[in-house]
Amino acid sequence: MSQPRVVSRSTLKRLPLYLHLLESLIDQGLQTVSCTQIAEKFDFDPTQVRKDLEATGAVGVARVGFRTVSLVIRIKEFLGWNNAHDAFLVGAGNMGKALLGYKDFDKYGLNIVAAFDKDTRKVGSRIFNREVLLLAKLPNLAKRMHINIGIITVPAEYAQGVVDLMVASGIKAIWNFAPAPLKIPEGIILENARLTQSLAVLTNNLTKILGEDGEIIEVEYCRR
Amino acid sequence: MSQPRVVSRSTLKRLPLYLHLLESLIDQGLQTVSCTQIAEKFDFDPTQVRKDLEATGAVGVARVGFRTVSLVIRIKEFLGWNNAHDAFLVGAGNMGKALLGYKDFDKYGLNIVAAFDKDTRKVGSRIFNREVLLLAKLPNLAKRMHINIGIITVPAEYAQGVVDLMVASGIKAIWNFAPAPLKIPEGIILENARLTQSLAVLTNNLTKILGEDGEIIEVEYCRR
DNA sequence: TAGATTGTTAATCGATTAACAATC
DNA sequence: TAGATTGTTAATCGATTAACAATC
Repeated sequence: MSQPRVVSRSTLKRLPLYLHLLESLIDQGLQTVSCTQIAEKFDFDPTQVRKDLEATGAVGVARVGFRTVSLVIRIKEFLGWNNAHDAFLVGAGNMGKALLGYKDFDKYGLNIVAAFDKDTRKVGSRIFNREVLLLAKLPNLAKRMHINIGIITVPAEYAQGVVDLMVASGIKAIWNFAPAPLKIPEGIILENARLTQSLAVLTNNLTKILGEDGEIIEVEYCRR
Repeated sequence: MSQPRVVSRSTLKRLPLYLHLLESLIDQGLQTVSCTQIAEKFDFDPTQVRKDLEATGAVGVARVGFRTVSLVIRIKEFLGWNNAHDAFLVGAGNMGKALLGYKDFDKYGLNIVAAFDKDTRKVGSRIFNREVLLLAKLPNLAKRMHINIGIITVPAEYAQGVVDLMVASGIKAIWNFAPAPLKIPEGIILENARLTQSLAVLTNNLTKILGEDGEIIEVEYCRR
């Protein structure tokens, strides 16, 4: 495996977009693609696409572009999506269920192998073919199965406790869906999937085009 | 209402964090807070917090700080969270259910009033006390109820069709959870809540600290 | 060869951070 | 008054964009 380079968060977030596009291009039978073509699809600057691809270590051919198939492989390897990481999910509520039911995570390097909850009424049931286990059993299982990824879908007030338990259980990367600021020790990776942030951008932009009474006062604004 | 200023996406995404903190400070009975105190909680630069608050139009008092209660009101107003926008959700699958079941959206300026699906088996049922209606009924209802926000939780291949339907129905802002690149006309606001982007950052960071065999090779890295 | 595209270096732009005056 | 904090202007940093040489 080639040495992973340090890459900006912005670049990392664009790579999945390219990946989706490339996979549909492959389905269409296209063998090569240029940065310009990719850029057009997303309204990005072609140089930005080139830099992003360069960051993954992908190499193109002048006048031809990048081979779609090897580019997909390269990006997946760079993102750690080539072989799936096993993960534990804590919090078998609505969001937990939604994630457990999401079929495509294996494509994205994620394999949720079990769910945990402290509610004994939920324990023992199965959600989308994954067992719901008592939260207290997480530490032993995580260590024995060498689980590196933990997903948090509990209410905000319990999130820090779950983080501490996960860290003590050897989990190295935490994907947090709870709207709570979490403290983690050095060396642990925390990624917040905060819906409220995305919603804030949406509603703020909406208020800009709405008048006080909810009527449209201006429709110049366009977000892409 | 004061004139909303143009503000960076980064600032907009930090505001909900401040809001959560402020609400817990208010619960604790604190009447004022300084930018430095807020910054410490999130490990941000105090000047950044000050600029963020300034962008909302909030005014502080030298040597004292900002009044917690009025700051919350100011931020909410700026984000458009002071009175909730009615929204329609399309796609009564797992993610749709999870969003319908999320109790706190009214705090975040969002009120999902109905769900739509093209699957007639789902139509007529109720999910978290909201009716599931036939997708074909969306245009008329959206116009009649002056719905401005649409939420998309359908599979990727149907997302563009739903966007087009929403736009034709007078919906101005779209919150998209489908992993598909969507085309929208000028003047329509599109906000993508893409889980895969967040996941990409997580797994890439994880591969950096994992060796090829999945063993930890380095634990220097820390993301906050 | 000609020209499209890659790869790379330089310029621009915007966000973050630093410095400092004004204020209560 | 003294000093912490706001508000504002300047400097820095990093990402994006532009320019251009190398390549097939």
